[in-house]
Amino acid sequence: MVTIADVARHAGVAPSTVSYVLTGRRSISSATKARVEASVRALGYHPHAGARSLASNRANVLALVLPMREGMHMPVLMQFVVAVANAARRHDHDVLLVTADQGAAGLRRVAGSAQVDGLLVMDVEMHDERVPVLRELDRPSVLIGFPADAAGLTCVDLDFAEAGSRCVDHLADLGHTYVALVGAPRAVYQRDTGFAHRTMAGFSAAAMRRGVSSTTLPTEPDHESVRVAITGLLERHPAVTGLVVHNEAALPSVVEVLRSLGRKVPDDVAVIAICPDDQAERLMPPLTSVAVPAEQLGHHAVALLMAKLDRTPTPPLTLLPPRLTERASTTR
Amino acid sequence: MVTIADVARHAGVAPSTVSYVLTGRRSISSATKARVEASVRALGYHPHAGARSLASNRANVLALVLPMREGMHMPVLMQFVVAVANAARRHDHDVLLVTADQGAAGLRRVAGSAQVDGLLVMDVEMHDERVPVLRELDRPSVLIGFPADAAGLTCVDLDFAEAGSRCVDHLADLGHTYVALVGAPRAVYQRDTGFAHRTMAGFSAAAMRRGVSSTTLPTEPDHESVRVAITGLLERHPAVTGLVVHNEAALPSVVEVLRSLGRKVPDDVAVIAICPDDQAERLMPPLTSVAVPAEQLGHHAVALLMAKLDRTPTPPLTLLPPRLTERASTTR
DNA sequence: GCCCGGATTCGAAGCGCTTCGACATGTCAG
DNA sequence: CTGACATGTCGAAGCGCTTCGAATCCGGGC
Repeated sequence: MVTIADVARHAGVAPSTVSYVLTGRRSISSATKARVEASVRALGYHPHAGARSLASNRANVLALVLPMREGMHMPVLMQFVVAVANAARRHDHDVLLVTADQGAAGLRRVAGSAQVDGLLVMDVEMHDERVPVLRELDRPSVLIGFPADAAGLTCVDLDFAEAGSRCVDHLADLGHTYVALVGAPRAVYQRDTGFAHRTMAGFSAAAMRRGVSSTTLPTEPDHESVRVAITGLLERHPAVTGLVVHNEAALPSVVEVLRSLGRKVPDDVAVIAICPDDQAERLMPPLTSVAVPAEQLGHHAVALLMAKLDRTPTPPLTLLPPRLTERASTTR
Repeated sequence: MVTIADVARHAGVAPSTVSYVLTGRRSISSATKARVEASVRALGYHPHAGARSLASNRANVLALVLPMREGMHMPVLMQFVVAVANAARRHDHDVLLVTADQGAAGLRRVAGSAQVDGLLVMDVEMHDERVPVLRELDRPSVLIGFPADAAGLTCVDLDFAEAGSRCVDHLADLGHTYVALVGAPRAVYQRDTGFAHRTMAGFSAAAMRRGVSSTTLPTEPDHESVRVAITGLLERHPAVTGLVVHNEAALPSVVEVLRSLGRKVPDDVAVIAICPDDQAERLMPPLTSVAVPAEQLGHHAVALLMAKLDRTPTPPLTLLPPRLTERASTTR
């Protein structure tokens, strides 16, 4: 193994000088710097991560706590994971995976062992057992989603309330007077997940504000459940002409069921989805949608965490503004 | 921070004794062991990962190299990632994410800096630039998928050739005489990805063997492309009565297009999918399928890597046998 | 009563890096 | 010409852990 001493010898300088060239924590003359850098390349030197973390008290690794629960939509999640990994690399950090089923103990372990400098926690629930743990941990953290009590924490999320609200506004602007929210699976609401709850709240509030009638229903993702749910919905609320779908997995089935019931999109029923753009574009007809900006969220979360590591003050709560893209499933 | 010296003092023993209790590398009397363990709990001690890795030359971290390419199916990938993370934890290891776009340099970096003890590489292509790098690295690795030249490497994968073949056999057993493979997006074949290639080879070979006519076509996942592809397929090959679909993303559209063309499944056209079970079950009708055992693959890959870390001999090539589950989309 | 061997435990030497204070230079104002 | 002050570099200490050889203790056989 090539060590910093080997590089120092090769370049004819002291080990500490090599360290300063690599970390940039002291100014080094450009001549020396060039010589050291050449030696680093010549020897194929990689600093030993463990030694570095021991001496500097920084691991240059972030923990990413993965959710793994019913009703989560994998493509969005994966997009987010990759975005986080890439963003972290841009800040010279790596990402360590922690699965949610390790619970609070997992957080304590990776933080306590100094394996990570900070934590990114996904899919935070309103009342999440991990939240108090994060507060007492000596490492900074950023939550994606936010709990009921977010005091002292840094949280990022899409503004789901605004997303729900924008969907209703768009439909109301088009003249619809009765709209329905086709939501996430029941389990998601039962565990009191913030994002689903907030979409619903935004949806309902906007309906009130705009004076349009509204109804909401949870939806399981399998085709048969969707068929039953949508059929039932249209029977019980025959005047519904606008659907807001916040359930990526059920989306293809919703469109398909409408077609099989003879309801033309957008002529008989308008549909807006809250889902990634590529999925909305892929369906027939392409759906008007509010994008879930997984990539942007990932970048933002990492940026906030890096700021906290630098002890830069950060806003406690960041809500990304939703972006609505009109496509063929709603028309003027 | 609580150190091993603190624990030693608290328990009234030497630091080395604490270390031996924790690592189990020397026998310690049960009385002492109990005392040390109590102190560990009392103080909430977590060994410093960096110090440990520096002293022992083991990081207890595995690298997982994520693919991120066109045509990959996220749910399967995510399932795999989680399976790997869980399996690694069961062996007392963590998982560090490396995105594929870091290429060979990323592998060199995490291995060279002793950040990881071994590497798991997903989505290996037939001629993959990372393969020679893995060979020269001083850390063991396990590939998921396998390259053209797998000499000196350890690879695991589903036996996709056998999967393709089983599908044809199943259809042939049901009396079908003309079958089609609806494959992955063109890009997947263009970059010469092993698994897609091998499914196709198994499919075609079985068709020859069973004396049934066959055809194959790549498929983009968007609805419109699927419509065009399937419509064209059935026009050009009107005698086709059996479809094997190896494209998770296109699957819902395939079923839907068949319906819209008035071809009843399974009466007019039988369909077998190569996809995760839960997806096959979710569609209408539930599809006969060959499962992609992401979880099993993940576990197996980790087990092999751990074996290599222990210097236990491992088989160079493991092919998991495909499992075909009959559902409503094919009938006797 | 003493020596021996096995079972435990201890002490100290690093692992490779960062960082702090000190030491050379060189520069510039008085 | 000298003192004050940057600027660039060095040496050594020490981060918290593992591991090796050595020390200690104990019981049993002689």
